[in-house]
Amino acid sequence: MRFDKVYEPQATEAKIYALWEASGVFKAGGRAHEQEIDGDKSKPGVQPREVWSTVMPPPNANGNLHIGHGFEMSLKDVLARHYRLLGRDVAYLPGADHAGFETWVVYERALEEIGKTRFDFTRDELYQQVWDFVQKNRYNMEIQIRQLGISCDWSAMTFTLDPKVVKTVYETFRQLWADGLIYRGKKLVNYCTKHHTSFADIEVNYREEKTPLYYMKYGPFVLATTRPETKFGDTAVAVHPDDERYKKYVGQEIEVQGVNGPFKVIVIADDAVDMTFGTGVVKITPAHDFNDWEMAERHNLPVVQVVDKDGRMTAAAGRFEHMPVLEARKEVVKALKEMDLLVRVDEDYVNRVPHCYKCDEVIEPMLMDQWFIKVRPLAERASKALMDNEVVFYPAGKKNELLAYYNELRDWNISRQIPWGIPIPAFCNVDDPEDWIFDTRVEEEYIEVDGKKYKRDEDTFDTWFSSGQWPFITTDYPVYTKTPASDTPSVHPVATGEPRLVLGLPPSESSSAGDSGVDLSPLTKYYPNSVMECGTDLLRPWVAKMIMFGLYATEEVPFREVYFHGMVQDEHGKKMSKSKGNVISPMEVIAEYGADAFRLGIIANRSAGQAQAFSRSGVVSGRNFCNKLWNMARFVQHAVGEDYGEQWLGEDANNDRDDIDLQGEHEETPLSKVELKTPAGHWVVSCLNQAREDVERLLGEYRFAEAIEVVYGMTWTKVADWFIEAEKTVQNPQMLAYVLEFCLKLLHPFAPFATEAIWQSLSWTDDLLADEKWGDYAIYDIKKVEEFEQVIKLVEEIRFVEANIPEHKQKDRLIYGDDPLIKENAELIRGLAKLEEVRPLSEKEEEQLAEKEHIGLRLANSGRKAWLDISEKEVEKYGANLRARVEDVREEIAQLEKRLANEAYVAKAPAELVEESRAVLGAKQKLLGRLLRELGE
RNA sequence: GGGUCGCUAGCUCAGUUGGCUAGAGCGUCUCGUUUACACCGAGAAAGUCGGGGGUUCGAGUCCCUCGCGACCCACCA
Repeated sequence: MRFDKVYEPQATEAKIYALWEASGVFKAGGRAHEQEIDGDKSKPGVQPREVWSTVMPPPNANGNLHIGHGFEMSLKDVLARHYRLLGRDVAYLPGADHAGFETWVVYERALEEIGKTRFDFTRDELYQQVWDFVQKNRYNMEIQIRQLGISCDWSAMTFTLDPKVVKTVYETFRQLWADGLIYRGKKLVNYCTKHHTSFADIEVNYREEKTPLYYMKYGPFVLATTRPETKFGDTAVAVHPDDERYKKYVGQEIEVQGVNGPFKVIVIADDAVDMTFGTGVVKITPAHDFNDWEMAERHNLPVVQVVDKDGRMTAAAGRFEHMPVLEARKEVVKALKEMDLLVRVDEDYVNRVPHCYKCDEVIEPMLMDQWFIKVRPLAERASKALMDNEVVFYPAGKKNELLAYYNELRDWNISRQIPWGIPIPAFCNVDDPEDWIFDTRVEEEYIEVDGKKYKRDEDTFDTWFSSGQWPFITTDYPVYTKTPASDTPSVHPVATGEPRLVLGLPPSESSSAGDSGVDLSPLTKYYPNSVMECGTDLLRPWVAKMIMFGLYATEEVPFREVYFHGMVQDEHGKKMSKSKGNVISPMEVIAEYGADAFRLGIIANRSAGQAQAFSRSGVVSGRNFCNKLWNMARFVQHAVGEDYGEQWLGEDANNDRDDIDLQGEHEETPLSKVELKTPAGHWVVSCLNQAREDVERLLGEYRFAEAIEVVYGMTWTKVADWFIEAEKTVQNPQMLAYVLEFCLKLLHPFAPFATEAIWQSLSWTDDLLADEKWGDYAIYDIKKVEEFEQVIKLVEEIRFVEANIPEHKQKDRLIYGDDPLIKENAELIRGLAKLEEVRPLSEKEEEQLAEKEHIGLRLANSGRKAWLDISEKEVEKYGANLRARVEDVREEIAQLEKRLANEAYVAKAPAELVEESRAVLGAKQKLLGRLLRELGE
C-alpha cells in the first residue's frame, strides 16, 4: 500500500480484514494459543496467560446490523484488541440468533407477498424454508461484522440452532422439569391474534388510549366496563368486602339482563376491587382479563371463553359469533342501548391498552395451555449473587433495577406458537392430555413409549430461553455437573390443581461435563466471561436470564461485569424505529466515512447507560482524525526514509508488502530500540507513557469516551502539533518512528483499520499490528521534559503576542539575555514560533537596556530573559492585552490571598494543598511584577 | 401509583472517592497555502454547571426542596 495524500478507508478496509482473518490473530487465544493447544502441553516454562473473554449478543440472523449492534460490537472490539495488546489470552466469541419470533415476522411478511400463509405448509416445510432464508441473511450479517472490523473468532461462531445449542437447551429444559421448575399450565397468556402466538410479559407494550367506559345496568347494579362485548363470558360480579353499599348482595346469585337474554352470576367480595372506580362494582370475565382470572382462581369461578384465537367472538356470544372483537363491541353497545341497559358512556376515559410489540395489534388475554418456568427460585438465587456483588454493573444503578425486576418477576411463559425456533422436546399422550413426557425425538410427530402413543408439542421455545444460556453454551462449559439430574422417570407434583407431569426418558447422552477421560473443549476456560456488554434494553430480556440460567446450570455467574451502553437515538434525540423511518444504518455511515470513523464517532462523548443522539459530526471528526494520523505517518515515513525498514529487517526488507508473513516469528520494530536525544523526545515519551497508563485505567473502568479523548488529544495535540513540529528543526528519525509506532498501538483498539493500514504501508516489519504486544515503558529524564515544557510556554507566548497585535505581519526576532534554555534550544524555538532569528543581546542592546530604552517586548508571561523585537508603536497596540492580563493576574492573586488568609482553610485543608496555594501565589506575584515592568508602570 | 436517569459553552455531551483557572467534538470569529495533512495550521470569543436552601475551609460533585424533560415498571375494570 502506498501513502496517498488522503486516507481512503474504502480502498483498504476489506483488504486489511482479510489479512487479519487469514493470520489467525482473532482466534481465541490468538496465534500463540494455537501453539499452546496443538503443541506440547507439558512444555515447561509456558505460563498460562491471563484470560479475557466476551461473547457477542447474537445479532438476529434475519437482516442487517443496526446501529446498536455496531456500537455494541465496536465497544467489545476495543476491549478485545486492547487486551490482546496487553498480552492476554483473548476470546471474542461471535454468534447469530435465529431470533424466533423476530425472524418469523419477517418471513411471514415474505410469504404474504407471494400470496401464501403459514397454513399452506406443514411445520417441517416451514422450518426448512425459514432455515434457508436465514442462512442467506446470516452470511450477509457476517460480512457486515467484518466491515466493522470486529476481531471475533469466526472459528467459534455459534448459531442458536446449532446442535450444541439445542442439546444444552434440551438439557436445561429436562433439568428444570426434573427439579419441578417447569410446568404446563392453563393460564391466561398475552396473545397476538394476528401473529397467532403468545408472548412473555415483557414483549407487551402498554399504551394509553381513549377507550370509552360504558356504564351498564347489571342486575341490581350499575357497573362500568371498557369491554362490554366480553359480557357473555362473565361468571361473577365483584365488590369490595368493605363496601357498605353492596354488602347485602355478597354471596347471592343475581339475575342479569343480557343482550342474548337473562343469565345468572354470583356476587363475590374481593380486595382487588377498587371501591372508588366507577360504581365500585366490576364484572368478572375470567377468560379475558388478568385480574378477573386471578379472582376467578381465588373464588373457584367457572371460565367461559368468548374470544377465539383469531380475535373473533365464540359461540358463547350467541348471535355475535364470528364477529371481530371491536365490531362485536359496537354491536353489543347498540343492543344494550336498545334494551335500555346502557346508563351512560364516558367517552374520554383513558385506559392502558396492551399491544403486540411487533405488529401493534391489541393483545388479547387468552386462556391457553403453555409451558411455564417457575422463576422464583432462579430469581432469588440471581438476586443473592447480585447482592453479593458477584456481578459488577456499569452504570452501578442497573443492579438495583435488576433486583427490582427479579423481585416482581412472575412465571415465564416459554411456549411460542410459531414454527421457527427450537421445538419444545415434549410429547403428550394422545389418550391422556395430562400425561406429558420429555423426549428429544422432535423430528417425529408421534412416538411410542411403553406401548402408549405420544404426540409432540408443536410449540417452540421463546428465543430468550436459548439465548439466556448463551455464555455457557458458546464456551462449551459443562452444565449440571454439580447437581446431577434425577435420571429415573418420576412424577413431579407441580402445583395444586395443575396437570401432573411425568418425566419421560432418562437423558440419552449426559452432558460432556465431568465425565472422566473426556477432554473439555478448549473454550471452557473462557467461562465465566470477563464482561458482558449490551444495550440497556437487554437488561430484562437477556441479562436477567443469563444470570439466572448461568447460576442454575453452572453454579457460577456467567460474567463478572456488565457494561450497559445507552440507546443510540436518531440525530434529533428520538428513538429510532422502522415505523418512524428514522433508522440510521451503520453500513451507510461506514461506506461514507470508514469503519474507524464510525467507531470513533459513536464511542466518543458517551457514558454508560445514557441514551444519546447519533452524531454525524462525531463521525466526521473521527474521519478527520484518521486522516490526520495517516498524514503523520506519511511525514514520518518520508523523514525516516523509504529504506528505513532495512535497518530493522536487514535483507528481508524488500519483501512485497502484500505478502504478509502469517506464520513468522515476531520481528523487531522501532519500539524495541529507542534513544531519546532531544528535550522534545523526553517530553513526548513522558506524554505517551502517561496516555498508555490512562487508557489502560480508563478501559478497565469501561470509560471508553474518556479513553478516546486521551488518545485523540495525545496524538493530535501533543505528537502532531508539538513533537513532530519540533522534529522538523531537530531531527531524530529513530525517535519519530518510535513515536509513530507507539501511537499506532495506542490507537489500534479504537481505529483498527487505519492503524493497520499505516503499519502495513510502512516498511518496518512483516508482522500485523493486530498481533503486536506492548513492550516495556521507555525511561525519560524529567528535567528534559520540563525543559521542553518551558519551550512550549515561551513559544505559546510569542504566538499569542504576535496574534494579538493588529496588522502584525512580519516575522520577528527573539533576543535573549542570560538564558541557557533559549540558548540551547534556539533553533527549536525559532522553528516552532516561526521566527526570523533567535539571537543573544548585542552589546548595544545591553546598553540600551541599562538605559531603560526600548529594545522590544519583554516576554513577561513565560518569565524568560527574552524580548521580541517589536517597535514601541506595536507594543502600544498590544498594551490593552497586557493590561487585561494584569487585571486577571491581580484577581487571581486576590483570590489566593483571601484563601490563605482564611484560618480555617490553612488549618483544615490538606497541607499539600495549602503549600501549593502558597507556591502559586508566589509565582503569580512575580508574574505581576514582570507584567507591570513591561508596561513601564 | 411506584422507580430510574437527565438538566454543564450556540449544538451534542464528558467531568471516578468534594480541592480552587469546569473540558472535548462540532459550530462561530481573526489570521495563515511554513516541503505530512484545508479531512490543515496559529490564535480567540463563549459557561452565575436548571432555581432556591443546607453541610463544608472549600460544592458541577454530597443532602433537602422546587421546576422542567426523558424513560421504565405496575392487575385500574
